[in-house]
Amino acid sequence: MLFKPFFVDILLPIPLERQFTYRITEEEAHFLKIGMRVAVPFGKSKIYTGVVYRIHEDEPQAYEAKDIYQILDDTPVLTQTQLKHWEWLANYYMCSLGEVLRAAFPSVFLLESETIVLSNPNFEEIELLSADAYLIYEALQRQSQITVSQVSNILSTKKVFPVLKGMIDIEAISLKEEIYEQYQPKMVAYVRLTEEWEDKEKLQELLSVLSRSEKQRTLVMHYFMIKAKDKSPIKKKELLETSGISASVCKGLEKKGVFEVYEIQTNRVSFDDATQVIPELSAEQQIAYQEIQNTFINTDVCLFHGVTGSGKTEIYAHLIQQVINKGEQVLFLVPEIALTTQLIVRLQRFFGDDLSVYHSKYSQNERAEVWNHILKGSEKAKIILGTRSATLLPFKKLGLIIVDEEHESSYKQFDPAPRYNARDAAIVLAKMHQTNIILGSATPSLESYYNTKNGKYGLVNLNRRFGNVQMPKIHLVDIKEKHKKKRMTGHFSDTMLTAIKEALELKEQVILFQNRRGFAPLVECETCGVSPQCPNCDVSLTEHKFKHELRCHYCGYHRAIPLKCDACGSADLSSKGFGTEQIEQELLNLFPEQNIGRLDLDTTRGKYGYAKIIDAFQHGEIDILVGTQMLSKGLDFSNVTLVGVLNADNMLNFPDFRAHERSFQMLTQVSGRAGRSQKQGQVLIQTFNPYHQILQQVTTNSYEQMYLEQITDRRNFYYPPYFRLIQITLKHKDFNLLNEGAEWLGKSLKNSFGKNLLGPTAPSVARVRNLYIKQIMIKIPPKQSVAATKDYIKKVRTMFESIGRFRSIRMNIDVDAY
DNA sequence: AGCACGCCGACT
DNA sequence: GTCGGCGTGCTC
Repeated sequence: MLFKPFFVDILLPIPLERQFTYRITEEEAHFLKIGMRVAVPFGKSKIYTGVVYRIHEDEPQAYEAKDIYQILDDTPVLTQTQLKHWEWLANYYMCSLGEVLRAAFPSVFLLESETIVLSNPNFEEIELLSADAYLIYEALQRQSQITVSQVSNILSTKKVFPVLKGMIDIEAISLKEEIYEQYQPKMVAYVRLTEEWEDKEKLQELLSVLSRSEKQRTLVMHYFMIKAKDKSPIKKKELLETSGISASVCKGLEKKGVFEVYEIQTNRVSFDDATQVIPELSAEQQIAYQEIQNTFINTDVCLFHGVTGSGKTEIYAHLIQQVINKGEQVLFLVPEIALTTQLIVRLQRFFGDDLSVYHSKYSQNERAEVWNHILKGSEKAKIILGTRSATLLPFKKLGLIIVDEEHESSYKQFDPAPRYNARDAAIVLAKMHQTNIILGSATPSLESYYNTKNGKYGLVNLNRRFGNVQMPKIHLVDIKEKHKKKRMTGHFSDTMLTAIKEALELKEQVILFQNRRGFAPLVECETCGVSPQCPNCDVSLTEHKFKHELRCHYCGYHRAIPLKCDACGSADLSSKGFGTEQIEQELLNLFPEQNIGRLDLDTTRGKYGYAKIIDAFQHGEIDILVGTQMLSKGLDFSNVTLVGVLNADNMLNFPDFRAHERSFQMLTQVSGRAGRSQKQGQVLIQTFNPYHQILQQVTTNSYEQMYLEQITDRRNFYYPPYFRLIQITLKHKDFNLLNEGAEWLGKSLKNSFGKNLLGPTAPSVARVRNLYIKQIMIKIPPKQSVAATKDYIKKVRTMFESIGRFRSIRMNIDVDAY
């Protein structure tokens, strides 16, 4: 009888388009299901973790399939819908499924293999060994096996393979691949009395048994004390800590058969129960709540345009409650977790343990735990609050998706692939789960608002702040005028200073916004005009005065501030422009009595840096907080009555087709931080150009007008949402080769796209980390097939990659680039 | 992506 | 003369 061969296609977490086929037995074929993890040998010696993608009987013709190494799961760790969603993602964003897998999987799901060197005990021909080989041989006499990395330590070189190969040839050693399951459930040790002594009646007898050891007696007494107060199991750690008795005493009691220690798997991530009921909705909120539900009758997507402070969160909470009551899951997407701590705390109070948080700052084990809870549809995973990668989780039955601050550009992944927009991926995910999705924002993206105009999405407006708090009054301060009239103190106009003083006198807090970190973006020699450049990137170095250094914001390079010009030796160096650090410095001089805080990338390094500053501000330990755009997001401070923007112009003049939209969003969001309580807040925006239409629209809170103007520009200049954009970026350290490659690629694509192809051009920062950059932009007109366009680009990419000398040029394709 | 093989410069 | 640089080709 002939064996019928079975095969399995394995999806590996590598950026290759195709799957790899392995041979399996018939039993394995019956056992395996799509979505289970399998360890497979791949390449010369490594073992990789992959996912079962297809089980079949088609024997590959061109090669001999290898056997799989090991099955790692009893049940799939992925759902079918999830896999379908990943396929859409890979296809739409032009990357491989393996790259999606790598982005989605907590890395502990991916086993690692390590090559182990074993000694051959029968080997005796020591004289055959070279000096290096002898060192290894000797090490193996002491321990029976060592890892390859240990070998490289012993030999203090990375090139160990030739030596090992020689030793294998003379049979001195053998090699073995060892794999590790990285995910370890967290176990907690508990203590209880053994059955023998469980009975309370026996306590006296027990104490007499222990009469010889006072410590043991104390510990047992302590055990009973805790037990009397609280019936729940007693943690070993807790017992020892509260009694102050050492672990060896507990060990002794274990040996005597009095105590027994047992372990329970616990959750690393755990919140307490809900502590607060969701507040009743105000009349306005109630209307919005009802309207959202009504839009879902006709469309799955609802854009919820609610001004800052309108109480969107409570409305979300009511909607969430409804869905989890039905036993369905909720996905709540937020742009960046660090900036959303206040939101998490609020939702936690409403939902307690029903809420799980998922984001990149969580440890890998924590992420794996959340993953498994969602997969099992367990109690702990009713509501998932997370950043963009949460879109890729194994949801069982989604009942609602909420995308908060949907306009945020951080929903778009930049690097590495998959370069997806989580907002858009979530819309597709909602469709696949046949469920509803809410896009919430005080300043919706033009794309989303456009979709409400053409009927694709529903729209719900909420124009009033909660509790009738008024919208802040926004004033523009013409600093060109102020400069002329000599009314400026440093970067502060007299209007701004007066307002700050008034707020401080009333014991109110002030937020100052400057969208640039550091002290000064440029240091220039007054004699020859030369300014210090980054050696690795084509940018000037930013001055950071506190650290007394010049720093590159692209690659992190830094050096001491020079005393004289590198080029001409003149000591006449001056700082041009200003950043948050300089504002902070000026404030310290202007308000020596006040506490000044600074919130930007430099002060929030580390896991809790951000929370520390926010907490201090909230508790009134900081009077004036200076910061970058980090300030604009989701923060709610009731005592802030003044928000100042030091310079609105550099944002507006940014060379990007979204610059105006972004400026409007940022200024509106920052303004929203003012006056969250009964007193009306005030916003001052300093600018050289107070007649700029965007600034006018910000002051009058005219989103609609801004939209109409901007959308006209987009139509006239062929930008999204009318045209789609695909950006191709090429990078290489050799400028000439890069140019040649970019020209070749440009020409090949131009044949098909003509005037809809822009470039190749060098971006404003043309070199980063010693790599030169060239970009090509492809615009896709509304009537042109997106799929066909992508196919064509893929074809050209394949041709490009087949040209030998271009192969070292890195190519990124960014669909719907931001 | 890794990883190994293979061909050219700065060192014992 | 070697060590080690990274170009190039492959992975079921």
